[in-house]
Amino acid sequence: MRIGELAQRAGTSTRTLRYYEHQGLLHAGRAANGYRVYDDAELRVVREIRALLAVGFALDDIRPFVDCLRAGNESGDVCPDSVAVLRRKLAEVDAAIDEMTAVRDQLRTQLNDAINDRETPCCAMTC
Amino acid sequence: MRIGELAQRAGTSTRTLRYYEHQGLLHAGRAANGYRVYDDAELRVVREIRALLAVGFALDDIRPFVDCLRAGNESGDVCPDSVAVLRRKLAEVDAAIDEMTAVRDQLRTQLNDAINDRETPCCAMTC
DNA sequence: GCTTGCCTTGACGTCGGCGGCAAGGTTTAG
DNA sequence: CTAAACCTTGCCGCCGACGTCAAGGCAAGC
Repeated sequence: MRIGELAQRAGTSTRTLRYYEHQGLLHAGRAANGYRVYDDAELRVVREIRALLAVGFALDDIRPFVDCLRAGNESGDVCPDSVAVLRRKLAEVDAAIDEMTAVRDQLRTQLNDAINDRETPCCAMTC
Repeated sequence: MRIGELAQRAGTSTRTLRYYEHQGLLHAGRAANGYRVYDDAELRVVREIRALLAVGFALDDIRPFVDCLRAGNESGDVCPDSVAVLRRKLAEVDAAIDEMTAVRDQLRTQLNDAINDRETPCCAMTC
């Protein structure tokens, strides 16, 4: 499998795959003419990367998952390093949700106050 | 008031103030020697900007609030454009919270599955 | 041979809110 | 006179996951 086919099957671009390789996440052999050659296992790797990216992981955080897959596990999640990253990310997301919730409450207050403050002088002048 | 003093009173840097001016948010007069000169009202403007940035607004979104303050209002929130931005931002934050919550739930599931899957073969082999 | 479509490396652009440095001019205190 | 502490403009760096050329080499069909 060459890079174009892998990109298509993974639903991404060739540029992205070269980038992953540059980051050390994706492995490629080389044909005689210099073309990258991938075996089928790399498709799973790319899908793992894409799935974790979609959830909000950085490429650095994804490395343990890829290593875990390469070690022969069915899932990239089962290795200790992966679990550690999962835990850390979960804590981060929890914290982020708390922050966003506080922001949301403040925005609501601010919006209500703005509307009230606006109606008061408006009505005092027009009514 | 010159830029250093304004920066100090607003709790930020001179670099930041020049940036805000470059973005058209902050207004400065000029002394004979070319130094920027600010009147006291600009301090409120800077604080408004900082407060909104802290809540997650982009500088572009903050412009209406600053204009509103400059129009003589006590709060930058009361003008229609500001209210519109507040509403939009509130919707964005709500959506972001929903997304993050979904991510959190997936992470929890993934983490649980990982731990269960790991214990099974581990125990099968060692126990 | 010629076109078309694949592939290669390399390097710059993106977005936002600044930080930091260079290379000066100004003012004030000692 | 000089050091120190202000100020000026201008430009590069940063982070992250790529997009987007540029300039070329290889393969396959007509």
